[in-house]
Amino acid sequence: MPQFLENHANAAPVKRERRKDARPGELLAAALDLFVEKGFAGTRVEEVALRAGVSKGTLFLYFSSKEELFKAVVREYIGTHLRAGHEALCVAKEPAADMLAFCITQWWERYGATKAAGITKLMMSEAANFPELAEFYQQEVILPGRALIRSVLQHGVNTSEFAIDDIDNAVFAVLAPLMFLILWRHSLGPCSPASQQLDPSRFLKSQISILLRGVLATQRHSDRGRVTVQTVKTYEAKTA
Amino acid sequence: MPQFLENHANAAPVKRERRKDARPGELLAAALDLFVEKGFAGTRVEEVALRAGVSKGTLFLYFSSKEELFKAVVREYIGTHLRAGHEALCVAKEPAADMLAFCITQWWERYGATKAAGITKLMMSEAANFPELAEFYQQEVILPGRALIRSVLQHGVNTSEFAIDDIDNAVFAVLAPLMFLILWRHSLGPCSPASQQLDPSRFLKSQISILLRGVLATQRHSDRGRVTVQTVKTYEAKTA
Amino acid sequence: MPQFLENHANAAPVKRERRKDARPGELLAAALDLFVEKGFAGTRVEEVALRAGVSKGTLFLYFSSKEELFKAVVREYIGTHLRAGHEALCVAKEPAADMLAFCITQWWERYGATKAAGITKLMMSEAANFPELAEFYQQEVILPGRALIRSVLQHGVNTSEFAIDDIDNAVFAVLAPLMFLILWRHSLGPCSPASQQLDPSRFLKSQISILLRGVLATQRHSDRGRVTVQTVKTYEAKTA
Amino acid sequence: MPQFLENHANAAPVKRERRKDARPGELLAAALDLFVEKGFAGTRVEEVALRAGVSKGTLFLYFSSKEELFKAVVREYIGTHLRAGHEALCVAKEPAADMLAFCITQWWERYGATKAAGITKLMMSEAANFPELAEFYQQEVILPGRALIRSVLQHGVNTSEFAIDDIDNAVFAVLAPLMFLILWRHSLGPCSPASQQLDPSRFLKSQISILLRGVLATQRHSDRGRVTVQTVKTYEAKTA
DNA sequence: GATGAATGAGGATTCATTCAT
DNA sequence: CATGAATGAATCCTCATTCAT
Repeated sequence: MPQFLENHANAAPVKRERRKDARPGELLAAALDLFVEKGFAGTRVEEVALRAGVSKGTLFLYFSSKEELFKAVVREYIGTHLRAGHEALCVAKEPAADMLAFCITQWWERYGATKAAGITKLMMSEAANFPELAEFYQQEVILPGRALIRSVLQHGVNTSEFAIDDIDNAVFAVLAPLMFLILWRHSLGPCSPASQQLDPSRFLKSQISILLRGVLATQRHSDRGRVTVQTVKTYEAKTA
Repeated sequence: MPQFLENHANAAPVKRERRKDARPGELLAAALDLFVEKGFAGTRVEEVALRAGVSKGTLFLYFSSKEELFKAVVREYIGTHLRAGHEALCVAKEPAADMLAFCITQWWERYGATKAAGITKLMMSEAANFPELAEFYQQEVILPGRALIRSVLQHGVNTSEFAIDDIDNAVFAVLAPLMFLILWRHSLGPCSPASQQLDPSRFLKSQISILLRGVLATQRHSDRGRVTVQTVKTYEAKTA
Repeated sequence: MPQFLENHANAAPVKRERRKDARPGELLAAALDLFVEKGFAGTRVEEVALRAGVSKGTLFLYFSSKEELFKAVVREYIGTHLRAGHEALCVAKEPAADMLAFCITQWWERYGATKAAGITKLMMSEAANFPELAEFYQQEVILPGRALIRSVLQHGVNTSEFAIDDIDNAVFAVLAPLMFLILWRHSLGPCSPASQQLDPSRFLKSQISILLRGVLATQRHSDRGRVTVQTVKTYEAKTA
Repeated sequence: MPQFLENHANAAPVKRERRKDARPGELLAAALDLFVEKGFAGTRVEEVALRAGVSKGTLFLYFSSKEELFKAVVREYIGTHLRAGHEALCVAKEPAADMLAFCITQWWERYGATKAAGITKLMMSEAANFPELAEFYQQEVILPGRALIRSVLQHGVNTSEFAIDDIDNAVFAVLAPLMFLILWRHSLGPCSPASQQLDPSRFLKSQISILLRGVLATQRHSDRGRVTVQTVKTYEAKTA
């Protein structure tokens, strides 16, 4: 008789050994949710434990303090982020516009739409209280992200596909809508009436559209025959 | 009778209450700083009192609880926000591109660069813990802001200056960089090395440039003779 | 009307200012009792607070942690000890036997019979858990005490009043009964039936008598005409 | 039937239970060390188990609670003490001075220098928390010990070897240095620099010397020809 | 028996709030 | 009004004890 059927005989109580391996992950997931929702100080460890289905004491078997739990959450989900990011990095190269759009949509699917995205909001809220973590986050997430986007933009500029004056700041034209979407969904979004919810795919489509029209240098035809954009010159606003 | 005259009716005791009236303002300012930096739960009322130069007990003479203090902070600085926003609203109308750029720079000067901008970060962090405040913020700030931007964009579309597919989402192409700038300056920014700081004016200039190229329908000359942008068609990204 | 009568008028609520100065002392006294009785780990801070007539939180206004409270107790009562010790040190010099007896009785009256003596038991019990304090206690109390006694013994030897082979160890012949008396009174004594209680004055008289006969070199007459002791040679026991 | 034979009656299963019977011994030894070092409350049962090489759960198979473990430790090592004490009691009788010295050195070798001596420190520290144990300790250890020493002193007095005014308190002149040595070695000693360590054999030699000079009535020659002590009269200190 | 994961009562510590001065 | 000492509910964390494996 196959082994996996034997387990079914007395299935009800999940095996302890199995549980022990799963605990940290369950606790981290619960902690992420609550930290994102209520902030570090506003979250009670017991709540985290209960949400993970264990008692207060059990949490401390795996994380020596609330602060360590917090750090572990950030590290764990930053790990997820980075892996996803690096995978996305290694794909489709041409043309730059497609690549940029691809990066954005991939980023959304692999990070923005996942639980891990809560880390972004978390860092925004708690940076001042955890400066070491904030620095860590900068080094491990922000800088690589900025570099990745910058390389795509630079690539477009090199191939004359993009016309960008200030690439360093242009990077934020890509990042800002992505951050905005995440922050919205993790803060004001859940408090908004249905009529004001953001539809992520429409939102991203719109942002990609405006963004690309904003950086493309000239009209061109994509490899699939879709007409794109032609930009002539930089606009300089008349500001006060 | 003009509204601003009504205040004169009971002007006499103003001098007497000045001292008393000044206290709440100092407390609110101190509270704003600390709430923004450390979050609601992470801020101690004693710290607020100390920063405002009064004792802990005095704070409770003016605000019946920490939560009431928090609400007062939000309402106070939302007031500032709204007044600034509405004033900006009532000016320069043509052309739409200039108006948009003007709105953005005004918004920065009158709100983004002020202490009041901390409220934005605060609401992002605390929305889940103060749903009624979040709703209030949405109603009083977000919706009017979106409506204002939308009206500018719509205006541009109406005059054929702008070509925008999805105006509702395009609004966020304006909002996102502004939010990003505020959040950066109130969270990760202070934790970053000097080399990675954002220069607000360059940042905004870059965002305005890309944004306008992204929404303008066609090349045009601004009233001051600067050449701007010509966009031909909407780009549709080749995504998975 | 004398001032102390005025206080009687509205006596019930003791003045707060007065209280604040008294608090630390009251807390230290309560803490000494309980730490001596139950040990550091076995004592609850709330118990200390209650015995001092305040609430849990008040204790932490004066001592930042249980451990700091403990250290403060030791330092406070070591201070008492040292002051008493130094005063005793500066008196009656001759003859050495009188001086030794005087030191012992003074030590008892000024230290052994006071609350401060609990520190001795405390250090015996907690030395391993507070090595820094133990070292502090050694440096500040034990070493000076040993030096003091040693100087008295040496004085007696110099004047040929005492005959002592091993002065360094002889010091403990003075210390041991004193320690014993303290430890007895703070540990087993309170658990003993009345029939087995030690009478300190008899105990000390007996110890002084045996001790002096044990160290005196030769018969002599004290200045008050009491006959004393004559010792001829050192006894060397036949041990296995 | 001699008592020691009774154990043979059910000797057969001994081998089988040896393993099982060994465990409690290892646990008791580990527990003694830790209780002595850190006190009852300061010792964690898990630490005891680890030091004994078993798991936390196993400890509770043998001792139903931490408190029972503590009592078992005291009883176990008091047993050791008593056996050693009674054996020492039954030997060498003359002269009283030799017997006293013999008792002291035997006591040191058979008890003071062994792990069991930790019990003495333990009882000093924990008497107030375990009154029933303290009473047990008094009945089983202190009283017999005092009686033993008293009988030796009385014997010396009866033979005119000793001149002692207050025999009951004189007993403590014997006990005090012994207690002192044990307490020193189990508390402050381990925290002291090498330069201040006590050398037990020198310490005891010195104490015995002073003690015997302190109680002997007159000069005499020991059976090995060593000259000893002559005391003429009781010293009465001039105290305040 | 032995294990060690899990529990939860208990104790240290914090901090919003009160109130006598 | 202003103060800051005092309070105690709330929270983090520990550790004796249990129990499924």
